[in-house]
Amino acid sequence: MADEDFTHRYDAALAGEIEVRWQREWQERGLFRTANPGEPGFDAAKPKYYILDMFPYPSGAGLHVGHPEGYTATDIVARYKAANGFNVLHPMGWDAFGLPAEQYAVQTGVHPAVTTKSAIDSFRRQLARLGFRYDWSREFGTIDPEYFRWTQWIWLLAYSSHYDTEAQAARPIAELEEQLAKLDAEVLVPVARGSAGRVSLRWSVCAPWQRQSKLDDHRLAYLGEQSVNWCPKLGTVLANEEVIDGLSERGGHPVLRMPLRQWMFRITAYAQRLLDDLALVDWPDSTRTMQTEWIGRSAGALVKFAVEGFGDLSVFTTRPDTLFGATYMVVAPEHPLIAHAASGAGGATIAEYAQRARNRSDVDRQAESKEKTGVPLGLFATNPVNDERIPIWTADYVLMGYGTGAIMAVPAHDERDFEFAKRFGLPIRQVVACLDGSAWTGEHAMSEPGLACGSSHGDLTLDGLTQDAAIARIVAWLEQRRLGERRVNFKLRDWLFSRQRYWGEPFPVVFDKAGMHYPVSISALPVELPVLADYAPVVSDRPTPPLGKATQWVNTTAGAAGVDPSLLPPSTPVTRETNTMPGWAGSCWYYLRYCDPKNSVRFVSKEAEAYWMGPKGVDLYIGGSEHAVLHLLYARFWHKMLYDLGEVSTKEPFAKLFHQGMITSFAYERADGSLVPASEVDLAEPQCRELATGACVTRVVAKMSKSLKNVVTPDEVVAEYGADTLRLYEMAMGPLAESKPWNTRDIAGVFRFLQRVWRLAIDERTGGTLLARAPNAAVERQLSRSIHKVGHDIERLAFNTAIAALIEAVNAATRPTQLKDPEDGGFTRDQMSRFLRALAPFAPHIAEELWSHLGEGASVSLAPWPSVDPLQLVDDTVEMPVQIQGKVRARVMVPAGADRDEVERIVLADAAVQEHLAGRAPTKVIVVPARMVNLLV
RNA sequence: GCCGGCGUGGCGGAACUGGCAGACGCGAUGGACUCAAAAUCCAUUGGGGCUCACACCUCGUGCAGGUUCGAUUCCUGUCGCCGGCACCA
Repeated sequence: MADEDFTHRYDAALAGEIEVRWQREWQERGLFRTANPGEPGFDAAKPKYYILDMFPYPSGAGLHVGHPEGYTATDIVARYKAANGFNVLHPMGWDAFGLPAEQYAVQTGVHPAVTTKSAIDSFRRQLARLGFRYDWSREFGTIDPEYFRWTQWIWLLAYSSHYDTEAQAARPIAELEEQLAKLDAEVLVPVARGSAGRVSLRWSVCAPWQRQSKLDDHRLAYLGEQSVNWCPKLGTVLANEEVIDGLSERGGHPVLRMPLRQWMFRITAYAQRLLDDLALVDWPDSTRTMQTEWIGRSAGALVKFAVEGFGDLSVFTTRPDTLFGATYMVVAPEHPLIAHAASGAGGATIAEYAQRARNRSDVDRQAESKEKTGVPLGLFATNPVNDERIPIWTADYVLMGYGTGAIMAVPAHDERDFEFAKRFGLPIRQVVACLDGSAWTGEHAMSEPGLACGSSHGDLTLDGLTQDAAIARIVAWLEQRRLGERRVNFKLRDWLFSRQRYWGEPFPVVFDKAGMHYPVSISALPVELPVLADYAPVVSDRPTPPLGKATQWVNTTAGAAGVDPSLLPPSTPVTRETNTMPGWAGSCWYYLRYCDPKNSVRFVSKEAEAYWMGPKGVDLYIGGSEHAVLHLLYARFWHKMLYDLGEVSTKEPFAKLFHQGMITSFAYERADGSLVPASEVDLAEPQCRELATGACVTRVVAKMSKSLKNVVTPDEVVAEYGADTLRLYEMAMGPLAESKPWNTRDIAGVFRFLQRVWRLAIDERTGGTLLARAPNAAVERQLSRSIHKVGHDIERLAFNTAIAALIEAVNAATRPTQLKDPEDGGFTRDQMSRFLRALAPFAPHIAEELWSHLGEGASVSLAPWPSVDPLQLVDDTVEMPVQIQGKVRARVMVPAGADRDEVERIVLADAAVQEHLAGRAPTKVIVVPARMVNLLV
């Protein structure tokens, strides 16, 4: 209830009125419109700063308070940088294609185009209400045809490129084709359509489909037959990164593996560069480590073992130095050797085992991982170093997707092989001796580095060599005899880019009757989604894209689809690709489009790209760590392709990355561990009680979720306190990077702070401006120090301590109630002006309102950052604690610039010091200037 | 199991590069104002001891050690929580 005397108090209603008014004003005046080079209003003299939030996916549920945390942080930095004379690019838009929108649409029966649009509208409305200084004129969504036209264009670029391993860069595939034709090169191509068998032919005698097959082996976006992750529940296949522990990342549904022909990205070609260039970026170590581990580089050797009646069986090993210890081999259940073995004696058992292992989902395979399983193939291989005959087994602990899908087993020096050998009674032979000379116990595999032993045959010996030396010698020996070679292997696999879904970007590609694929020409882009009344996933045990239902759209002609007539006569009947791109597609390059969002002739103009992205990419990128691998790896990959092809100027897209922590919430737990909704708990100190029963409940920290009824939305907080308070509270909670619990009770603290700010400038009874006549020295000192600290803290993204500094300034200036003449206290006009400029990045609306009360004109958002008099930051004298034997016993005042001798003299003259010394002379005096003194006796 | 991060008052958190632990806020307690309450303003607020009181003493940054004149900070071990990876040969 507002007190009648205080009609001009800063309360929720007034805050709301001020905020909405200024938001409209900013928008109408186009205050945050950012000019590109060459446009009117562009100031080339200023440095640039590109600050970016991770692309939000607007869900139907709207924002919760976790969303604005990162956005507030970037907004503060953006406002601060603008005040410091930077051209700031700070855009916002929508990642709007993808599975959740489609699932929601299927549930509700409303078309995803409609639900997505309304979700975007509510996100935009909610964000706008928080007063972020986005340049809304640059807004776009991934579903806009003018945007996904260029997503398709980039895909075509990858489709039309190959990776030149010599140049270590992407090049147009036309160059490769030309070269093959010119040299009339021998190429390895399929014997027949769809056949795994290969034949070596000259380019000139290859059939067109054989040529295409050869080129497909090199395209960066290619159609490949792969074992894919098929999720029947989601009705689509998923990328490796989207599968966690054999379950879909989204929804946690079971995933099966099955071979399928799908569009892939040859991201593996970039593995080494994706790894190396992590050194170029300023990213959290944890994220760099995650990417490093995901890429999973390991150096070793490829070794060929001859198999009787089959040919060579290649294995990858990181320990070629243990080759003499190989006592058996194992191939994955999916390995081609299985078919060969299954046709022989005992084939039924083998086929059965392989079939079972293959059909089991990854979850099952892991659940049984404690006990090793496997069957012998009845085949034998020859160890190339000692001609020993060793058995070949199949076991599901060997994965088809890594290396060659086969291993040499060295049970003495590999824990997995050791377990397997123990289980099946296979021989274990030590070929590495412990460095300290102790004997190997034989209880566990000995995988630590040591000296080779028992590794001699003929003229080859590794005995006595260290691991590195032994590896060097054995690899040289193998290479000389063409039995093996040095090899680097990566865990990273090619990126599966097809989804059997409706709500995604269509691929700009068509197929003729024979199954040859043809690109849609660039001039015919975008390929738009057909309007489909029934876009529900097709229930099937095979991946079946819903776009297949749009028969009219699917069955067309080359001319209608926009295929270049030189590739295919326009009347040729063709079918369109019915898979769509995954949700990641649009977020792989959105940061580039923001530089030049309205460009209709290029995806981004060279000039705008060079200006905003130079010299090292986006200057500050803030978003959640859940994207540490997926989005951030994919975007880096696209960026590198574009870089190779001369389309962008930087090697990396994001120079500096920062992850905000999660905002959690309190939940209340009964003694039996069940949870009570927050609304049904009495929060009295010190013991919280359940309202209904009065029983004691314990407060625990949990994620915000509907089931715990502890979700807080920005709308509620804005209604109760205003947007400035919400912004301030989110930043005051703690360090941006940490996860922190939302505590409704604490919000009052920052709200009261804003009320005090308001009271400093405004007479709550009259609404008139109220300022100090003359500056107070102590207030000025505190203000200067606060402003200095705020600037410094914003630079290091320490917003919580910056806010504490602002509060200290206000506390210093606050007028006691007893003060007779209000003009005796508070800030002067000049002090208030400086204070408001420092407050504005955090609480822009109240700052703007008070700014206009001061009659400062224009907008506080256009005002420069306040300067600080360096003299205000230093003291004439400093207090130094004096320790005696490491314990503080006295404090002395010394002149700020005092040298050690002078400090020592002052300290020894101090009465308290003398008393504690009790006549003893210090044996040592440690003086840390302006910090402390320690006397040892 | 492996890798990474974090453990500080009743609560959220602060502490630059090894230099006075607890900034700032919440909560709590007392006071001023008020008929009263709210709001506001002022003061106190880590534990223990001692004192009329100021002062002073002592313990204290998950736990146990170590390095150092001095450790929340560095090192070793250990416990707990969070995140990532998980048969990658």
